Amino acid sequence: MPQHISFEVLNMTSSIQNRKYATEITAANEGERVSIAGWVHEKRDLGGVFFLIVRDRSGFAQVTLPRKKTEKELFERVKRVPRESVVAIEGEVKREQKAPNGFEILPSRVEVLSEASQVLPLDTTGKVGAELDTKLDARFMDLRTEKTKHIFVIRSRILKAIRDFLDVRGFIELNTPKIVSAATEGGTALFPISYFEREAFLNQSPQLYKQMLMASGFDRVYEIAPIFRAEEHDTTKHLNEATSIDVEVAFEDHEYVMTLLEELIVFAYTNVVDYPGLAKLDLNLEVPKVPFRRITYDEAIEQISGAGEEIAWGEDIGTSAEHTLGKIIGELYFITDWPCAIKPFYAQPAGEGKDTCNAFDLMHPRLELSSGSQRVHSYELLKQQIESKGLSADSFEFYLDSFRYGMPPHAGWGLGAERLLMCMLEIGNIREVVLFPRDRKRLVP
RNA sequence: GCCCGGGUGGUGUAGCGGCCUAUCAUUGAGCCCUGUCGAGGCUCGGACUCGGGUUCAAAUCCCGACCUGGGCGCCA
Repeated sequence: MPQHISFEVLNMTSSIQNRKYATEITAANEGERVSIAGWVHEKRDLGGVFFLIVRDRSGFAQVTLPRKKTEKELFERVKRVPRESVVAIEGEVKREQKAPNGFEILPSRVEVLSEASQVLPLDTTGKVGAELDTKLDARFMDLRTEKTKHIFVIRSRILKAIRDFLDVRGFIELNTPKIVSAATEGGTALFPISYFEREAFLNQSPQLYKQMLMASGFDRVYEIAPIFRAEEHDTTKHLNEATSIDVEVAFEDHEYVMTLLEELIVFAYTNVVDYPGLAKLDLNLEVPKVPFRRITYDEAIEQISGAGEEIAWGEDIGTSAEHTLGKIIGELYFITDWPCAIKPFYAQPAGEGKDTCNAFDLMHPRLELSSGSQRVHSYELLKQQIESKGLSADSFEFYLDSFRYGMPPHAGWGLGAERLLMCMLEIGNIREVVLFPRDRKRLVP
């Protein structure tokens, strides 16, 4: 128990602030005086020599204390630092073939910035596994493990790649409201919230808003933001809070946005394959080639039926049919020309005498990654389609209004960020790729 | 919501009516050891989700609750 609370932490020495990351140090720094700071990953006491493996964001550094050459007090103190405590080390770099990275640090000063309680909620070295539930309960510590850390670095790389990709193509990133007034299109359940004296909802999709922006003159927009769905499904691919990557483009059709989407996916993969940490994830990542295969809904039904699974024209493709088809195709593909009946009201019908629309889904063999379409831009048709789906045009007035004063033709899609990440990294459960996932049961942490 | 699994020390597991005073690994406490790299050797500590039932006897079988993994449904 501490006798008093000190302000030590505010007086961090400049050596800590000027510290190096573990991987910035090499044997070439021999003789230099360096500072590092991080977590006590492992301790190895061999009697006459003591090794402290310090982990930071970049990797590991070995701190070596030979008993006879180390001041007794320092030696004893270091020996007693609990694993996962935060320490700052100052010392001299020594070239050493027997050390993990060809060098070690002979410390002159060891500062314990924060002592870790024992026993730890999970093992950070990877010797003993932990179940997903255990990992999520102690996520802050799970993030100290190599595999989990890399998942989130890769997630960041993917999102940056996507922003870069869209930015150079003239897109503007905008943000639409997450608190909305009314249940939008029926279907998906919404989370009701209390909004002053009224009831409001968390938005399930930026769809209506990004379309309204097409009437603004911003003809190429995107948004990367959370969406909320109150579905009670409990699966490995659903979340109640997810990240949606939404794109909408004016003066273009579904074909254009499909090409944009496949090129964007390839660009994201390209920015992940050269990430060094990928090696820790034990998978063989290959960049897909464009164009992705395109099959029509009709062909999809045929293939699924051919594989012995009964599915009638006009039915949605269920989970098992999706898997059957995924196995047959075996790579990323589009399903195009969907029946109007199973696509939302804003999907543009293909034309006279056809009961299909200009909508598509981007599929990974495991699951759906994205869906999009050319949108209806005619006020009259849109209103008619809303009503024919059994919805009330009145509750869509704010949306429909934007179609009355000059709405260009447009198209777009929404892509699930977590689904892309889990498929790319071959991770079984979508919760693994979310820091603090929200599902039917989990609201904490 | 339906259908299958599973809940055993901090973590990951074995055991599936009596051989259980419950296995193994790892973690923790401690001792030995001058070069570890999943270090090694020894000692100690630590668990059968909860409630009810069957039985001479329950971690083990049955019922219920809770938690949990998966398949499906549902899901713009």
